[in-house]
Amino acid sequence: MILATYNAAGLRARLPVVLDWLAQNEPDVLAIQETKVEDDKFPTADFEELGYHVVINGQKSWNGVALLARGPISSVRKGFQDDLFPDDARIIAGEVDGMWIINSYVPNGSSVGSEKFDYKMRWLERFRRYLSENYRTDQHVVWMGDINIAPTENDVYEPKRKWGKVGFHPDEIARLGKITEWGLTDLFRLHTQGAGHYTYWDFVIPNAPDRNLGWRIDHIYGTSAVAEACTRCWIDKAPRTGDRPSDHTYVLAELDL
DNA sequence: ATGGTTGAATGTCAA
Repeated sequence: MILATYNAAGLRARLPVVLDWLAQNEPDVLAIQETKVEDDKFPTADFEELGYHVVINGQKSWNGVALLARGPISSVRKGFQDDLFPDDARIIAGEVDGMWIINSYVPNGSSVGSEKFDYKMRWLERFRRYLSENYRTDQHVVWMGDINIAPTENDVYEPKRKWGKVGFHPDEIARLGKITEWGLTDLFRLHTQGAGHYTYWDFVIPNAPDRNLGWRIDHIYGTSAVAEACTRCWIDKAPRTGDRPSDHTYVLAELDL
């Protein structure tokens, strides 16, 4: 089974290249973030024609997540289902082939000290509680998506300069640590160590992909049974240097399940 | 010092 995650940065603008990539790579599951489209405008039929089941949690202009799978998707859950928490379209979860898949678009945080940064901190704390309220570590649970946090100095270019900025700040990393301590393993780091393996390159930095000025902020996590079954986890950088790129690219994981 | 690009909008915000 192949899992993949991709921040599309606007799915309608990205649709041709996403459909091409899907047809070429045929993952069993694809988690998409930043679809930036309302549910009634989502291009569901295009994905169904490629043989995917589609569930979506969208909103106008911003955020928006989708889960695609070759098998049926059941027990679909959108967001925190929490009246007290601001409800951006950032989470869609469902069961596929006995695996519990959580696709999330973690808030960007804008800049340290801003209201949006505080929202990111509270969102991460709420997500930790969401995990233990809805899942068990003895299940096959996958959490993947745009995490918007570089967990270590190996996960961002010029880490000394970036330390303490949004995306590589101790308060973010501590909260991500609380989440993974629940029982999740970063599948990419099971197989690959060292710096320079990035999933996102800023549009505004000239030739950022060629210069590899990027961040590893798109992650696939799994509970112990998933981690034990993970035979490969890799980044497909080609879409970032091809036509009409998103600023992110795909992360994939192969599970022997 | 606060540039530069892109998407969803059609102002300007968010990233």
